[in-house]
Amino acid sequence: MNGKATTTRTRLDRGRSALGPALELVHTGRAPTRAVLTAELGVTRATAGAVAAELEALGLIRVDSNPGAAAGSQGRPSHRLAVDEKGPVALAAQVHPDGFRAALVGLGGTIVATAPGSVVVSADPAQVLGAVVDAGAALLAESGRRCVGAGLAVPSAVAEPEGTALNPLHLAWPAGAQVRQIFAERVREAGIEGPAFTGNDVNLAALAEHRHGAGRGARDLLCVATGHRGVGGALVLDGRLHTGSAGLALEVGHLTVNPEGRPCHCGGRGCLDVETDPLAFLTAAGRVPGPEVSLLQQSRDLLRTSPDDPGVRVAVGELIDRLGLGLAGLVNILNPDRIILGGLHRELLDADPERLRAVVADRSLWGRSGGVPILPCTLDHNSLVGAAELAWQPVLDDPLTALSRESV
Amino acid sequence: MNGKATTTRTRLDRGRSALGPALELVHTGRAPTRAVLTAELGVTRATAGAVAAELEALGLIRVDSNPGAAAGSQGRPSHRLAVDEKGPVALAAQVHPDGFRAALVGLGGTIVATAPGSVVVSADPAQVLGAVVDAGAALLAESGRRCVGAGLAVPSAVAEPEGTALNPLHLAWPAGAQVRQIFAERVREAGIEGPAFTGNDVNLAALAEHRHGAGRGARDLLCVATGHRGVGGALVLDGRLHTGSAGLALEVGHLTVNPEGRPCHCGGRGCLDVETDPLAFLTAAGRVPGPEVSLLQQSRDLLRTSPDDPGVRVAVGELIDRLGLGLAGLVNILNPDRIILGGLHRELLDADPERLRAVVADRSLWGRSGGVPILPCTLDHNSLVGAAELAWQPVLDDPLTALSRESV
DNA sequence: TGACTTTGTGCCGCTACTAAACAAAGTACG
DNA sequence: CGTACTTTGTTTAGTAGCGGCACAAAGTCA
Repeated sequence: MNGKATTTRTRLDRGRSALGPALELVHTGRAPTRAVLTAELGVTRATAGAVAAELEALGLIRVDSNPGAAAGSQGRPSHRLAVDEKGPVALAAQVHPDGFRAALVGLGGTIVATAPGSVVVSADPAQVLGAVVDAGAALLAESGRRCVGAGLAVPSAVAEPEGTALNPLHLAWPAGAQVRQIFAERVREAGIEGPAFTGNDVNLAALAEHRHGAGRGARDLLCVATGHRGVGGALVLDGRLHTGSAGLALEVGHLTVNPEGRPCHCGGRGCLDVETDPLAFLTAAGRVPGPEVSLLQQSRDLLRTSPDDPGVRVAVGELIDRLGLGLAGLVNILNPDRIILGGLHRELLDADPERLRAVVADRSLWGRSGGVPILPCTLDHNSLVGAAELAWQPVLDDPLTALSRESV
Repeated sequence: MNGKATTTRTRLDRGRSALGPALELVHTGRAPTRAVLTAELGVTRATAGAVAAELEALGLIRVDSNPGAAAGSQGRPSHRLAVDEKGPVALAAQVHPDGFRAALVGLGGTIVATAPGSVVVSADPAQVLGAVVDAGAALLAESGRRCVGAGLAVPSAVAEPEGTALNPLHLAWPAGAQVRQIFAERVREAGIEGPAFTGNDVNLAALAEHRHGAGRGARDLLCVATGHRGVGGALVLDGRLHTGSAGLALEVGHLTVNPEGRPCHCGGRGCLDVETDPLAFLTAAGRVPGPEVSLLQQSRDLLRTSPDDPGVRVAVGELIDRLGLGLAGLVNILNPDRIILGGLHRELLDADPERLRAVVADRSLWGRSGGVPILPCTLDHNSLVGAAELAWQPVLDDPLTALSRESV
């Protein structure tokens, strides 16, 4: 029943057009059974069955004829759809100031294997990415699974279409490094099949949260996060990352949130960047940051150990007000239907969710915008999973050609 | 060859799927001949021919077998594709503080007939919209052409999905008026066929400019304009208006552009709204606005009559700097590949384009963003044409069902 | 145990396309 | 002036995807 994909096939003939959407439904967990797959795709049962069979033949999903527990509903129990645990994986990688991490991520966004990287301090991206890719290649060899491609998350804006890292924060890399090209070269040299992609870590975190985390079901998802220094933003529209025309959208760090604030290198003063990042928090709390662990970790520790310290409380309130002002500005411009916070911003939200929501509601127009849900990130290693999403995307778009192109 | 559209047709069977894209290509002027239609659609000549024939049978376009001037190229001259001048039209309407305007807009965004409205001062939207629709109905009757639907542009944010006007600027309407519903009722009562739509005027202007004006070909188009009071923004992504989850996106008026600026009703100070609108311009130029004509007209007159007046020059420079700061903020967030300015902002751009571009380049990150083209609006009555686009949209999406549904 | 409900599957036909061969309508050039 | 060439339109045949339908399968409910 399979093996008929060798017929004449031309540019616009994308084969079975429902194949991609169907795989995406399974991938995002929205099609647990063939019955709901039928409903979600809006096709007949016959078509849905054929599509599922084809995806199974491709080794991507499994159709479980044994329903197990029938959930108590009437009628014939539906066959369950699940990701094939022996199916292909994507190689995901992430570099950050404390080191790197490589992982294999299967369909559905599950991390299959991971290799926490030791610190590689080098001003040469090629060297660092070489180590990252080697770790990933080792994981791949160990698992013996097929690879659909590789994705890399970097803590820097990535300019399109060149794929250069414009501000590799605290990586000691030169600004403008050709990370995408370097990563792709290393991937190819390591003999890893499939295309290689590179993206900003906050962007990729947002993508991952949208598909597998707190952002599921949102149409316009705004994600704001601060890691060690600076603030990053991301926007997912209709399930696709909005990176703007040059990949530089959602550079939200320089919204003015405090007219009397400290000066910023951008030329303004009181920018979100310098007013709500971990350094701002520590100084507002009257602490002198030490050099041993990351500023984010120090902030977290401080919040956890002495949440009732007067200085900490003041700092939390101050940063929440500033962050709220920034989020309100973004709400006025983007009008998202959900906001997700990561890093220190997530901690601030946890510390006093009511206050943050109140500020956003107060300063965004049309009171009803105050109803925007603001949620914390829920996924572990969301940037990593998001990097894998990049690699999976071609398969999700068109499983047939993506998988057949690779075997060539 | 026609009349076969009465066969069984179900939810997902959208008939000839290339029909909509083909019509859109003709509509936006990107398919002057059948040959380029073939290329743009990425189909065979046979298919393109059939699609064109079907659109002609629907009375939407004309296939000109007489090529006229063959443009000097080699090979057989291609048949020209043109909008059918006897084809259906959309009823477009616009209300503004100085009155209203109704028009018939054909495919391609050409205004076929127009009725400049006398001033209707009324706090009752139903009364005003009744007069607008009546004027439109008269135009329709006079033209004798079929109507695909109606669109209305209002100078107010329109909340989705209810379609209420949240801040009907200077219309004396109550905030929260159900404009969409009221307009739809009046349209139905007037016996006008087709669905009725309502949108914000700046949003619709952006849509029109994107399809027929200065925004043609842009993928991420940002439009900023100020009419009489306040500033409006709009974003067109991939050819579709981005209105956000509640229709309130691009409320750009409250970006901070002057930390020491005048207070704004939003709670902040130095907002784009109060710093770059006509009132701000007139006061910065040391003029006392009179009540006779609109503030925008007074500003234009002042710019035209005494551009070298010292006060005017200072005011122009000041407002350009403020506007540039606001645009830079938007560039950092949205990263558009083109910016279009309307109303007074357009006049400011014309007055000193270099200065505005320099400010935007200086204050948006990654110098290359300074390369964002900033252009003036080019379309007359772009909000009106945009309103018509709303009405045309169902036809562009699926000509077959949209036109057949109407005749029922 | 039988009626009912829901899900999966085989078969038929429709339709929107591609492919390929041919026809048409012009230019380029001897 | 006529022939070769180039590009465009048209006809015909063939194919793939999917809807519609009838039937089978697998459970629940009385």
